Amino acid sequence: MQKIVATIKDVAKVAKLAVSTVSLALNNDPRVKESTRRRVLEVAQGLQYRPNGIARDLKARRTDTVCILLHDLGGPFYSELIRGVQDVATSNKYNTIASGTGGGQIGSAAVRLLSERRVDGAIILAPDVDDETIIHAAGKDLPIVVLDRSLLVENVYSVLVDNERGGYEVTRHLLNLGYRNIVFVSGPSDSLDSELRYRGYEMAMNEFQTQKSKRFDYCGHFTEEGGYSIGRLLSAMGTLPDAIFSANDEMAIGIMKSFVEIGIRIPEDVAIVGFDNIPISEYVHPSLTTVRQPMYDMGAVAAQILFQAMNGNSELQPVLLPTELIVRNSSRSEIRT
Amino acid sequence: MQKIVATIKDVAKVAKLAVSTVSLALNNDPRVKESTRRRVLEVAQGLQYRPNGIARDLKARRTDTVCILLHDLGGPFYSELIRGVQDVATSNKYNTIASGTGGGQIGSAAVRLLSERRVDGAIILAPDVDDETIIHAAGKDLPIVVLDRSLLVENVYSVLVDNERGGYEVTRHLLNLGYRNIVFVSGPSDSLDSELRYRGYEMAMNEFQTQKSKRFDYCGHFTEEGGYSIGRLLSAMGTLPDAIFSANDEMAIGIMKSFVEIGIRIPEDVAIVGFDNIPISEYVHPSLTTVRQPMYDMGAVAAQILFQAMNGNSELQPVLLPTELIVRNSSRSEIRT
DNA sequence: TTGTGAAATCGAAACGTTTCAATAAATAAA
DNA sequence: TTTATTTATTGAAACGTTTCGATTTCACAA
Repeated sequence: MQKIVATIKDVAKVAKLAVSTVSLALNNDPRVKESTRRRVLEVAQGLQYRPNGIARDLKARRTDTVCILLHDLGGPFYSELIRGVQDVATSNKYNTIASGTGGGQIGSAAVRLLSERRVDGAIILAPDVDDETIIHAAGKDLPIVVLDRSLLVENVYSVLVDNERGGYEVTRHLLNLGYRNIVFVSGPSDSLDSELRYRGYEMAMNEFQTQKSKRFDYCGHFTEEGGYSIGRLLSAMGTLPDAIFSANDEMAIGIMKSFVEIGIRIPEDVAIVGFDNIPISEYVHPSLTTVRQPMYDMGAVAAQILFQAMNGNSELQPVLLPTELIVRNSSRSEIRT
Repeated sequence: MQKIVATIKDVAKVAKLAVSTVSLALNNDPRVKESTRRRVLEVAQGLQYRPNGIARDLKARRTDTVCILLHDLGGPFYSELIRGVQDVATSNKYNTIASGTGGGQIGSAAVRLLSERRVDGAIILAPDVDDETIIHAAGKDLPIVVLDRSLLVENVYSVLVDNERGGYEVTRHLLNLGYRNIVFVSGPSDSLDSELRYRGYEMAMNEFQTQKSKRFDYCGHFTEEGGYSIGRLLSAMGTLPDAIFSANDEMAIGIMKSFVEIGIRIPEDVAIVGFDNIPISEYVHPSLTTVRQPMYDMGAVAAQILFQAMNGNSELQPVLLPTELIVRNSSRSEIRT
């Protein structure tokens, strides 16, 4: 009742061998005689011996594990990101564990993984983990790749999506179709993503020398509810714009919902475009024109960089990944002359 | 260059104290003098000391961590499940890490976490992890809760969703609306979920003493593509049923897609209902009548049970959670007389 | 027999903590 | 002052592995 699980010592005792011999045998070291190895294996089996990975990691001073920290595990489009990381990690014989940072008090899980060196490397896409924490945790023995955030510190590397270009292209798309009065709906005011998408929008608007609308200054929190409210507000004001560029899909969908309710037609009365290409965007009615972010690539590239860094290459430039415009039915398909 | 990171020994050396004193000081043990503690803290700060969690875990012989194993992290509706687990774990001062089992060779990540006692408990919803592995890993010091699978072994507990009742209710819903010729579209033939949903369907059909259709015996793999093929097949055969009960939403959506393409109207020509209530189901056109599984509750209950088990309570019965019928527009809203 | 080199096994140290029993220092009581 | 008591600090052991240098065993040639 005392000892719940057999250790290597127990195996050694039963097999009447030294602990070290058992260890060698279990690790298939050619130095142990074949007959001995068989005996060890038998005894281990009989005792239901399982190596203790924690002890192994302590001795080895590494964990062969990387982690990916996300604000909300299982958010709408992290699936591909995780897959990207996992594929690369697996092919490097590393394990991947994921942890959400949003749940409870910040830090708990994240801090344990990062600063208590329970992993050999980390990839972070979680706006709620502050720079401070990341800088603090990063080190030669624990490189960190941050996604969608610029952080120029040693042992921290970044992978970015070209939000500005994405914003530019989708706005340009609207302008090419003949829309002129285009409103931008922003996310939270502290969101860099939202800011960059706005810059792209501004750039395109300036190019067409159309008077750019004043920035719609509502903190939509990037949520569907936020979008819904904005939609109500816009339609209540009486004068609808030609088109709306929402800084993310969720808000765009909220806006669409509010318009549908009061009979405003999309895209006949007003066009709506979003950003992110979340799975639902294909299924809403009408389907949403939006900008795809290469989530899988982002994960894969981040992991690649991480492994290069773990192998001592510290001369790594930030990577900027391209976006892709996805044209669907919430913007009209012909040019209005 | 040799030592990359400061250990407690380094702190002790610099502070001219014994290692044990430093340890006590860092853990706020009241036995150390306040002034000493302050000095230790200062030195630790200066040396950028971070405790090594692995060493701590080894000594403590527990990790204060539970894991949740999913086939596909970030699948469409695991978000809530993870949240449920995480909330309960956090309130028990435990950390949660998640790992996908689908990625590469089975075992790698999962085996490391489970059998190398890197976690104190586990929750598993991953059909690709076989019973063998789970039985092997479970133990007094590592209870496991399995979701959506029955496994009557010591130290393994199960939480199930009442798939049969869900299947019964949705079929009953169709029957009440006047549909009689109802086809069931199944998932993979080895899926227990699919089987149970079928049983519910059968039960309702028998109750109405209508001749039940022969089971549609296509392995839809629970995928949208599978559903699409089945839809093509059904319409090609010329004689459409009144209604289709698809064992999951993804297949239902695939079927809908194929029908829309050739002008079959839903629900006028044929009704379609699904199962799972994935986020998209609300947004497809028409919106999909389906059965909600209480994912958050499932996660929370599983975690509750896990913690009870970790605290020595081993008399835990399997839990069966109720489903909820969600009526939308893919089935008609009035009774046909 | 003895010696030799290779093959097999072993003991001890190390990884970085925590913890317990023991000692040392400081304070109170005699 | 001396003794008893409390308060602070310490050294060593332990957690379960791996690894390295040392030692033993063995087969075979001299």
